[in-house]
Amino acid sequence: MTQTAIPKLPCLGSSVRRASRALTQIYEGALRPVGLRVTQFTILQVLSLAGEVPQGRLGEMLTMDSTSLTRTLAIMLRQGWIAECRGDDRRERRLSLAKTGEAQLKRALPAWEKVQSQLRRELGEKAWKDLFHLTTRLAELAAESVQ
Amino acid sequence: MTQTAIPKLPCLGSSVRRASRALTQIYEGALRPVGLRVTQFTILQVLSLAGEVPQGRLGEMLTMDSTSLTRTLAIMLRQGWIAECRGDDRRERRLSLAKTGEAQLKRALPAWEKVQSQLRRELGEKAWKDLFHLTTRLAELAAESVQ
DNA sequence: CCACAATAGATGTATATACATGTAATTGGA
DNA sequence: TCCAATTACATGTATATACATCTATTGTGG
Repeated sequence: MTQTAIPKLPCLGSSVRRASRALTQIYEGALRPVGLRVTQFTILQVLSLAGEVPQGRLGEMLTMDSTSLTRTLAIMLRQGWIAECRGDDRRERRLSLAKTGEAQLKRALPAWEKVQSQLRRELGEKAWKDLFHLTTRLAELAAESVQ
Repeated sequence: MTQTAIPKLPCLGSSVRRASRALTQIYEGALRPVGLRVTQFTILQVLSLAGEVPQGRLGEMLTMDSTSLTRTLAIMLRQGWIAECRGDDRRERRLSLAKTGEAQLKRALPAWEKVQSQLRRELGEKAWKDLFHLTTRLAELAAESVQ
């Protein structure tokens, strides 16, 4: 068992990306029985909190390229989880939670809450809060640096 | 400019994933002129620190599915950045940095260092260190929870 | 009103990434 | 020694994600 230690990479990007992969697996594992991917779950949650939102704005909220959303949204529309309508500006596509999506979100909440509380317990209150704070700062930093 | 505020999602997973997307864009932007993706850069850096490493072990180091590595490694082999050889256990594929990869890594370092120091400055020393610490904990937690 | 720049998404393309499953090599008993 | 279980990758498939580019609209100066 004397294995080469994992070298500590001095790269913040790779550290955060690694943590992201790790967390993603945890959440995916929990959501799999419900038939939801993390990304999809997040979008359902955002829409449930924000109501009707144009695609570009949704991308801003998630710090995600709006054209990347096109693909994920297509899947979710196909499932009937979300609804779309044109805005006054007819280029815009306004998304909102459909009834089915609300139900799907509700079905997923117990599994999600279980993961959340377990992580919170294992990390401790301080680390838990710090993580929210720091990741939010990172997302804001990036938003500025791209303007 | 009175836009709906971005709803604060209580999901740690989505927060970390969002930060990861944000950071990824910053690093990708910096590495693009060099012709390296973040993932590739990270692998070059790991190999330069760890020497010859079997694929599965590399996956562990990066908390990345070893079969996901197959695709990225294929690209890097094609570029001649890394070398492979069979281990005593002939199922194993041992990877190491090739001369070309070392050169490529060297070419990328200035851009990477610039991003790193700018982030470090903007975040401050404490947040910078906390982020390394917390993301490492997350990766470890996940490793345990999957065993 | 009109030509042109700017904007919101859609689409093409490439990488990132995971899981299920397949294959070859290795290992652990019987 | 031989076979069953395990292990290390490879491959098929699906989603995630970004950027370049294209199209339809909208906004603007003349």
